[in-house]
This record gives sequence, C-alpha cells and structure tokens, in this order.
Amino acid sequence: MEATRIRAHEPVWMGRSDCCACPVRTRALFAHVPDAALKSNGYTIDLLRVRTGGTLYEEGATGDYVYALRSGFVKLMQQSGNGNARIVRLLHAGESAGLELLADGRYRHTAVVLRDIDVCRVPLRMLRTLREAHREVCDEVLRRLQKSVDTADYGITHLSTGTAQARMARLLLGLARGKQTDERDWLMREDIAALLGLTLETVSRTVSEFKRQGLIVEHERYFEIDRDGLERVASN
Amino acid sequence: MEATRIRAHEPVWMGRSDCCACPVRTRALFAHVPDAALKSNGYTIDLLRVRTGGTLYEEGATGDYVYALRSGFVKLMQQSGNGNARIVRLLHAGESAGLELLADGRYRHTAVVLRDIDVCRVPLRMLRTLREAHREVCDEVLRRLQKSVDTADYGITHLSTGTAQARMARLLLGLARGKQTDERDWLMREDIAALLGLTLETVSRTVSEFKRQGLIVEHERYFEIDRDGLERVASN
DNA sequence: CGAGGGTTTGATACTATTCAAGTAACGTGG
DNA sequence: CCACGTTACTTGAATAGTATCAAACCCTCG
Repeated sequence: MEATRIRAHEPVWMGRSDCCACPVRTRALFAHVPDAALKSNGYTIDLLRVRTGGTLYEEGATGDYVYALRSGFVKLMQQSGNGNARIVRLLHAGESAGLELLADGRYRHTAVVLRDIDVCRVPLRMLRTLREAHREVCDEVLRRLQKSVDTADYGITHLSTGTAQARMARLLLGLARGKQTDERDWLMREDIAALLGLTLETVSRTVSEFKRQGLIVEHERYFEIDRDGLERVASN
Repeated sequence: MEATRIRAHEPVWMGRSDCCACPVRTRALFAHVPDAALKSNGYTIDLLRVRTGGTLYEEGATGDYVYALRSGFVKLMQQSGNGNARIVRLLHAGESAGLELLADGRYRHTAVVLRDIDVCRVPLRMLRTLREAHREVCDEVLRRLQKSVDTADYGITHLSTGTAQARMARLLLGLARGKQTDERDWLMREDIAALLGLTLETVSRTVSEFKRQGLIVEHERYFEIDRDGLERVASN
C-alpha cells in the first residue's frame, strides 16, 4: 500500500479551468481580464486537487507554473540555517503562490497543503503574456506582492517578537473572525510552532495555560477566543 | 540650541533631481524610461539630503511621495504589540522606500536614516503615470517588491530563528562582502538588537563572545569576520 | 488489539531578559 | 581647559522564559 499512500498526495487533474466561471472570479489573479482574452490566448489553465500533506513545489526549484488557490489552505515553508523549517506565510482561497517566478523563475518556499485544495495551475508564460497585454494584471500582481510583503513584515514584527504567550495571542487574534477561529484554518501544534518560531512543546503549554486562564476554549477543530483578554496578553 | 538640533534632522533641499544624470541611473526605479519621458511629464523629482537620525516618513501615515535612495543607509521600523520597535529591513543606495503607497497610499514603516542619505523624492502620481505608460516601470516595481518579500522572508527564517549567536552570525555574514563588513553599513548594538529580536545586552554579550572565540575583530566602524567559523555558528 | 500520530506534562538544562552598575569616548558650555 | 552630561557600550547577578529529553495519554484506523 506504499504506492497508494504516496499517490494520495499527488495532484489530481480535475479538468481545464474556465476562469470566466471561476467561483472567485472577482478576486482572482485575472479578475480584470476580459473573458475573450482568457479564452483564446494559446495557453490552458488546469484545475488540480491536492490533498492534505501534498506539495505544490519545493524551495529552490525552478518552475513554470504559478498557482491560484480556489479553496483549501496552504503553508509556505523555508529551511532555516539549522534543520528546522519555518513557516513564513499561510495562503487561503483567492491567494496565489509562486508569483516569485516572475522575478527569476525560482520558487522561494516549499508549498505544503494543510487542507485539501483546488488550485488553478497557471503557466508562467501565460501570466507574462497577460501581464504585458493588460495593465490590470500588473496591478493585481502588485497588490498580491504587496500583501506578501505586509504579511511577512507582520510575521517579523508580531509573530516573531515577544514571549510565546504574546505571539500565540496575536496568532489567534489574526486567525479568528469575531470570537472564534475558522475550522478550515485549523493548525496543528507543530505548525503553530513553526509559524511562531517556538517548539511544539512550548505551544502546547501556552495553549494549556490560555485554557486555564479562560482565554480560549478548544473545540473539535477551532478555538473560541476572548478577544479582550488575548489583546491584553498580545501587548506584553 | 534646541531648534538647531531639530533642524539638523530636517531634510535639506539639494535641488531638482535629473534622473538622466543619476549616478545610479542603470539600477534606478526609472532605469528603463526614455530620457524624454522623464524630462517632460509635468512632475518634478526633488533631491533631498537627510542626516543621520532624520525620518523620511512615519508608520501609518498617508503620503504622496516614494523615495529612491541615491546614497546612505536607512532602517524601516515597525511598532510591535508592546512598546519595542522592530527593524524589518535595511535599505541601501539604489533601493526605494514607500512603494507600498501604490497599494493604498499609506506607509507601513517608519523610515529612519542610519547614515546621511541623498534621496530622490518621487511624487506618487508621477510614479503612477510612468507605470501606466511604461511597462518597464511595472517590471521594476515588481522586482523591487519581490526583493522586499525575499528580504522579509529572510528576516523571519534566518534573523528571527535560532539562538542569539546563530542570528548574529547570519547577520554578520549577510552584511559582510568578503571578510569584512562595510563601514557604511555600521549598526549600533541597539539596532542589531531590533533587527534580530533580541535585547541590546544580549547582542553586546554575543559580540564579546564572538571576539573571545576569534570569530570577529572589531575595528573603528566595521567587523573583520571569520566566515567559516561564523557559518558553523549560524547552523546551530 | 496494536501501531502511529498528535498532544500533554514533568524535570532539567540552557538561554535570554532584566535591572543595575560601571566604563569609555565625545562634545558642550562655563 | 576642565567639569559635566550624554551616548554607546560592557559586564554582573538574579530571574524569567524556553528548549530539550523523556514519558505517558488519547485517538483513530487497519
């Protein structure tokens, strides 16, 4: 069953993607490209499904595809000097991965699926072509890169600074909409650790401590949070 | 003399900047824009000089100018949840600051001068105009944003991960060209601390320890470094 | 039922922070 | 020119915070 287990992580071809009928059309990479230009430009976008644990691409590899996430949840990881990898960003539906190919054709991270994804595989050459023909694509790429910068800066300033409790509080506040986290954004302790630059054990202890203090309640795959309480902890 | 001390940090107008004669023309923001388009577009770029300790702009403020650094050294800082600020990036000649205005008109960092700068103050509207007229400007902005992403990711993965010694070693290796750091890139202990997410005292102790181990020799305003030794420390 | 993944907890060692004191170099004003 | 304050840095001692190693727990799944 070795082969089956590996295959479970392989991308599955789900058909040719039709951008014009994309569920996230309005916030997609090609949101402002006319339907006509999308339909006939000589390139095709494939729609792939990748299961939890699968990989889109590896850090340092060259590649010819940029990915646009339709649904699911992905982590972008980088190897630190020593062995342990660090998560630099999390991606949700509507976001894209691998845009760095535009600069020099090489992926910066290893993209690992945290929750089954449907993803559009966009040929780099198609993106280049559309970017040249349509100013709006330029703008959209710029917006996405700026968002990456902002998220990375947030990672430095808020998720890599302060005590374990402060970092954890900020992460929970960032993940939650209202007073609970989305179960689609569930992270295991190990991933939280890689995101905050801590060990799995410290994260586990911090979560336990928050529970004791009544700052969070853990449910099946989401946390119920006390925003005011966590905000106090976050500013320590 | 209070007024004088403040004035010493104020930008000084050095004249109108002539991009066509820019010392860093080939690697400038408008490197690939024809001379003609730069000379007559209705906007002017002023050349300013700001002394060490001066500020280009403040985090959270709206603004109408993007800055292109001709010479000198700048730190981009962000306030963390608690009081202490964190340095997220350092800028050198040829790099630009405030490109995030293109996204939503608001500066993300406080830009503080570490070493006297000459800087071109580019009106945001001029940048927008040239970006629409010249695809190369789009590409140049993209390259710069991608570099920001890369630098920020490096900050997470290498400068905010591991022991104080490992982070410090990576910083020194990053700052040095060959076997010594450039005295134009000199950082005080406090800034190193803000860059690595450590305290000033820890940085001081780490530097002392490196000296004892013969990994570095401190000169007037630069370090002589043992690359192999530091690389060993960096991978701990 | 046994195996493995994800998690918790304890004991201990290590690392970094904090608070405090002190040094050295520099520039300013009396 | 010296006294003084300021800035940058160093060092020590006590403490707080985290990592590490080890053991055990709770599920789920074949």
